[in-house]
Amino acid sequence: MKLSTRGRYGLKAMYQLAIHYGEGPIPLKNIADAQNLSENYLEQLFSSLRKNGLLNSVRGAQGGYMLARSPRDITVGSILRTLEGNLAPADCVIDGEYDCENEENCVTKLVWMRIRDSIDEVVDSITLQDMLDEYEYMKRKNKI
Amino acid sequence: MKLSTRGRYGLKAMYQLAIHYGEGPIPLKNIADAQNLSENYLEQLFSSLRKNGLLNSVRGAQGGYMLARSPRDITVGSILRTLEGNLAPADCVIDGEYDCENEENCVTKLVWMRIRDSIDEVVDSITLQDMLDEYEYMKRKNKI
DNA sequence: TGAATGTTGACAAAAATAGTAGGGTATAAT
DNA sequence: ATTATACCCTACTATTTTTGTCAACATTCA
Repeated sequence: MKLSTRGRYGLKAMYQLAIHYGEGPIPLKNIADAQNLSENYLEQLFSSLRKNGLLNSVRGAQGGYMLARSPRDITVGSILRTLEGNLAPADCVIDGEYDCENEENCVTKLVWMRIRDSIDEVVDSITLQDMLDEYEYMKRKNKI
Repeated sequence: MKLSTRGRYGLKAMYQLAIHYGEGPIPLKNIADAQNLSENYLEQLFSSLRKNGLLNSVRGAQGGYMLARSPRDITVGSILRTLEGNLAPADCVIDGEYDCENEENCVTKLVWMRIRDSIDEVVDSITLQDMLDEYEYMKRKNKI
């Protein structure tokens, strides 16, 4: 039930981009260095995020990546699903993914559905802006 | 974020035992056959569950496994954690498991904590008895 | 032009998962 | 006592997933 590094690195990277939202394109290298990640690996993650419409890219010198829209309009759920696939704990509760015979009478399926729904509710309710706000709040609390 | 077969098979098997709770020991073979699983593999899962106090076993002819206590007192969470380990989405939110520097200022950690808590709340609130009840409910609903 | 950057697809090492295999031990029925 | 039944334990292995690496290419800016 762990997230893979794709989701974990990816969310951190997107958060970094949120910090610099509005400052124009940020080179991949900056993000990779800040988090001590392989540039090549992060590139794969960003490629997925771009294809899913969460990032924009600018090629060439002074190019880089930036959020495709406001941090307020990007949820943690959209990021994690892009990188990890559906967050359901079992394939049988992903719509159209898989059909088990005996579906009618499967009680464990109800359990997986409830887990799935609770995860979805959490991740879809948190935006990058919320994370920025939480950081400000933590900073103030720790300083005092 | 998928559960492995350990958790999925294991919960189904425990549910089977819950159905037959009070009928004395049920042979592993019965459960394995009913779910079309390898006897040897299921044995590994049952071994973990027994060591964690969720199952009792009776050796010898007419022996088998049975729930260590009432279905009402066995949660889905205790089963899944036994078989899958902690259900947290990242190691940094498992108590005493892992320390990242920068913990103070890590905002993504807050996200992982909220996911963890919501999963825990769901799985710890469902017992095997709840599953039995849900099945009865489904059966009535589908028949009418 | 040349240096900085993103784009793409193929490849590969490492780790985790999902079992298999088989011998050993305890118990109960006969 | 013997035998069948069934749990117990350890080691092994094939497969899949994860976690990257690498190389060649395209685009832009100075």
